[in-house]
Amino acid sequence: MRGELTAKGRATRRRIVEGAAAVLRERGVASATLDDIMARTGTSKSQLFHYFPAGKDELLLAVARFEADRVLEDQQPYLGCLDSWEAWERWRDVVIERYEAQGDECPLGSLFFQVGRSTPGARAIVSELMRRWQESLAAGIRSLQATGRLPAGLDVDARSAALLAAIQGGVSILLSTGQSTHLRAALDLGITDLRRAGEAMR
Amino acid sequence: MRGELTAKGRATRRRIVEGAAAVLRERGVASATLDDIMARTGTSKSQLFHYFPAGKDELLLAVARFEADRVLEDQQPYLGCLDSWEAWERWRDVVIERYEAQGDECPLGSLFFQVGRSTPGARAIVSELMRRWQESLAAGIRSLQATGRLPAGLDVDARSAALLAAIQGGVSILLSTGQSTHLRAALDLGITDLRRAGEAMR
DNA sequence: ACTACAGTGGACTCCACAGTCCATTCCAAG
DNA sequence: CTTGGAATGGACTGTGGAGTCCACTGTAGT
Repeated sequence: MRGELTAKGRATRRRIVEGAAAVLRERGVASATLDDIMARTGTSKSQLFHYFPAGKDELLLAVARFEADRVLEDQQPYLGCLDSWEAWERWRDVVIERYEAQGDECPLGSLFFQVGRSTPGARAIVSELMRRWQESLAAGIRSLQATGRLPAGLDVDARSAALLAAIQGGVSILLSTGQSTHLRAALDLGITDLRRAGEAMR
Repeated sequence: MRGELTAKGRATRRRIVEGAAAVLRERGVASATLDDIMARTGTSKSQLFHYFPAGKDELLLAVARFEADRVLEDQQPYLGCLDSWEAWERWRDVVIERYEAQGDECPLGSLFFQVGRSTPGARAIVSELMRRWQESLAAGIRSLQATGRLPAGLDVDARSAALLAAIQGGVSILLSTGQSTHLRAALDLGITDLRRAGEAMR
């Protein structure tokens, strides 16, 4: 079916995914219905099932993919070039700003609980996102090593894993309490400690 | 109504909450129904609505409170007496073990997405949990300061906030990917960096 | 022992919402 | 201009599951 889509079809499909994403963010996954999505995207039920034959779950998964892609895009160009301490700090500011703006909606998080974290499809999307995210952080650390700002002996994997966890935790606390202080503290100390770990090894 | 419960009534109510918690953990919040809970707890629908007049949401909230209490209990007695570096490491091991055992079920997390993170009741429960959790960590840091293992000048709030975020992030990555490496790295480096930050200030 | 109310059983209502189906329109290729 | 398949409209169905209701039972207090 995927190859048979005409230009018009592809456009409609995109409209559905983007509109659904918006609806899900506003109403929350739990209470968003196909009718909401139809209303928002100006489509009929048959269209929904035409483009997503397996129904709601397939659509939710498509939205999850869409949202996952946005996550890293929103951190660019900073995330892609963490080659100086200033770059790290600019990136940190972008992340904090982005998630403060997002407020208490977690497009991705809610999606999993609906589809089921354990669903292979859903799990693959998050795992892939986490992998790429961590890899970007690791690349940043490595470029600091390459320019001598960090010693070569640093455990890049552990450091990038911890940083990723710090972000995730900060965000999830922001989601549930509405406070961004934890995200701030986690990122600030994460970067500070990265720096200090480097100095300690010299 | 709360004060009018007889001993029998209180027992039934408890049975419902505990049984519901088990069902929710097994089936996931999204697919758990009142009928599942009735079957599991050997109760009838009228009992459910007798003890939770506002229906499913009220019951879910009660379960959330129940689960929130377990979280910190499960980390005792370690969390309550973080007065040496060995104690911190024992606590870390308990946390990792607990969440590895829990696997990919997040009793609390899923509850919010169902009830709605923004619901005042739900938010209050998590906020309170986070507050108490962080306070325990802060108390641990302070007791290290008191015995001279950490300098007095350390920013206790920021450190404890970052540690809490590290845990939350590690757990949420464990939930979505099934891997505990991030939780491990976050906790290990969190404790290591705490120690190093102390040494750097001397 | 009586009585009033907590506790319990379970049938019944009601409806929101996913998913189906067929009729109709659009459009590209020949 | 015709024809086949993609794209669309929208009425219809089926059902899972929350919440209601009333009848019955157990029991604590007087």
